[in-house]
Order: sequence, then structure tokens, then C-alpha cells
Amino acid sequence: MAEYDALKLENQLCFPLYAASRSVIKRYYPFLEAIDLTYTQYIAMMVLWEEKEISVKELGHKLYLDSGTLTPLLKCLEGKGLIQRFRSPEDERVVIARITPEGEALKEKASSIPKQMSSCIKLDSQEAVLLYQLLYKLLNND
Amino acid sequence: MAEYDALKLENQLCFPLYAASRSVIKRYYPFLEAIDLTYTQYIAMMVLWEEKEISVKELGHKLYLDSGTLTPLLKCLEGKGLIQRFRSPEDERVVIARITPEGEALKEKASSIPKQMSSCIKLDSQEAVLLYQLLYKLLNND
DNA sequence: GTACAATAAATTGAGCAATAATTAATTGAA
DNA sequence: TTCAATTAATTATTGCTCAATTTATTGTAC
Repeated sequence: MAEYDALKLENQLCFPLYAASRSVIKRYYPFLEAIDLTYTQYIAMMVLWEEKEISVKELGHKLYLDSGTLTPLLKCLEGKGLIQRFRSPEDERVVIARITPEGEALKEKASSIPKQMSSCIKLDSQEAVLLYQLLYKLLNND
Repeated sequence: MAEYDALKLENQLCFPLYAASRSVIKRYYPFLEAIDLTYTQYIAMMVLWEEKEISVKELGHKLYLDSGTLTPLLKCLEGKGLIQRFRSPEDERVVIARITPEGEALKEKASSIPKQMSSCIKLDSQEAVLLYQLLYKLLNND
């Protein structure tokens, strides 16, 4: 590659990654508005729909986010009545988020989102699997 | 797929896309701090290093950003002396960003970044090409 | 048993990105 | 000339992210 070609936008991997991420998240918003969640709140709720309860630390590990991001986000979800927050009886340092019945109920309203989104994304299933694997390889880089 | 499996975090394509994007951008910051640019400023400078001058609209088209994001960003780059901003003589509605000698000089300091970054990303070249193609397919979805 | 290190979260504060809505100026077409 | 379209700036708001600090708790070493 010529001297400065590596600095051309078209030769970056990071740029389509950044742009595609924003683009896909933007496509979520019409669906997310209907259930009054931001994208970050949505992925946090996904974990809670599956796990029922989880510590802030574990949640942060799954979402690659720290308490500076999660604490206000979880307080917001608590304010909406979707989760409870309380300290673990076994270890008082640990804060647990637990899904409420209202949070469970939201799962039904959200259940149509993945299908609606997949119709917005024009990759066939083989391409989607490949992309998925490559992204996780990038993510588990270290 | 079972009823709610589509709502599991591990079955999302959007999530690794979002997380990998943040992860890669975070890895840029040690290098970007050395040249005092944010990531978004860096990709804007990449376009300017290549094009020398460009309208706000064209730049927004290349970066998938609008004037609400670009105007303050370009003013910041102008404040650092890296670019000039002026209205096009042919069409006074159009604002042009043009690289300055200082902006050109920064290119040299930035020239080591792509190589340093690629050593932080553990994909082989075949995987990188594949990922690149899939991301652009996603991006040019519409 | 006390001191010290490690851990978990919260807090604070800053900066940045992104969007929506509005405004202003210019241009082009009917 | 009028009106619509285009371009960008502006304004205001929201949310995310990170760094640094603080607090509380727990576990370990002496």
C-alpha cells in the first residue's frame, strides 16, 4: 500500500464498523419508541428478560459497560417500574437488578422487534452468521 | 427458534456490532490523544487529507453525519487551525471545508496510526476483507 | 484483631455525539 | 415574481461514555 493510502477512509475497517453500528441502531428507534426504551436500555432489558436478576458487575461484563453508564441507566429502568435494584444480602457491596412483573410484561411487547428488524437488514442468514462470528472475534480480541 | 429466543442478547447481530464498534474506537484513543483529535474528528480529517476541500453536505454523505453533528465539529477543527471554512462563491448556500498547511502537517503525525491499530486487531487479512465487505453491505442496505 | 488491599458501586463532572425542530439565506423553476 | 427546494446553522435536549474520586464492604496478612 502506498505511503498514505492507509489513511484513506475507504481503507479503514473502523469506519464502516462505526457507521454500520450507528445505522443499525438508528433503524431500531422507531420500534424502540413504541416501548419507550433507548437502545442501551433495550440490550440491558434483554439480559434481564433472560437472567431475571443479575449484579451490576455481571451486567457490565455482558454489555461491555461500566457502572458510570449502568447506574443511571438502571435507575431509569427502575423509575419506569421495569426492574428493582437492591443490595445482595450475601455481599453488601453488590447491587442486584431484578426484573419486575411490569418488566416481564414488556417482553411481550418487544417480542416482535427482532423479526421486524431482520426485515430491515438485507443480509442472508449465511452472511449474518459470518458477520456475527467476525464481530465477536473482534470483540474478544484481547 | 423458540418463542423468545430472538430476544436473547446472544442471538442479536446489533449487539456485537455496537460493542465491537465502541471497543475498536476505544482502542484508537491512546493514538488519537497524541494528535488531539476525537474519533469523529479523525475520520473527518481523513476525508480532508484525501479531498483537500469538500462541502459540508458531501462530507456528511461520506460520513453518514448531518450538519447538526458536523457544524460544531468543523468549527472545532477550524479553531485548531486544521481547516478553513468558507461559503462557496458559486453557491452561497454551500459551506466548504478546506485543509490548511497545519492540517496537512498533522497527516504525517497521523500516518503511523493505521499500522499501530492493525496490530491491535487480531483478524487476518482475509477475515478483515470479509468483515469489511459485510459491513458495507449492511451500510448500503437501503 | 487490626491494618491493609481488593472489590463493587456510586458519584461527579466533563465532553462528545446525535436528533429534532426551527430559522435564514440562497437558488432554481413555474 | 412567487414559491418550492436546498444548504447549513442554530438551538436545545438527551443520552452515552469515560476518568477520577469516594464510600462501603469484604477478604487477607500479620
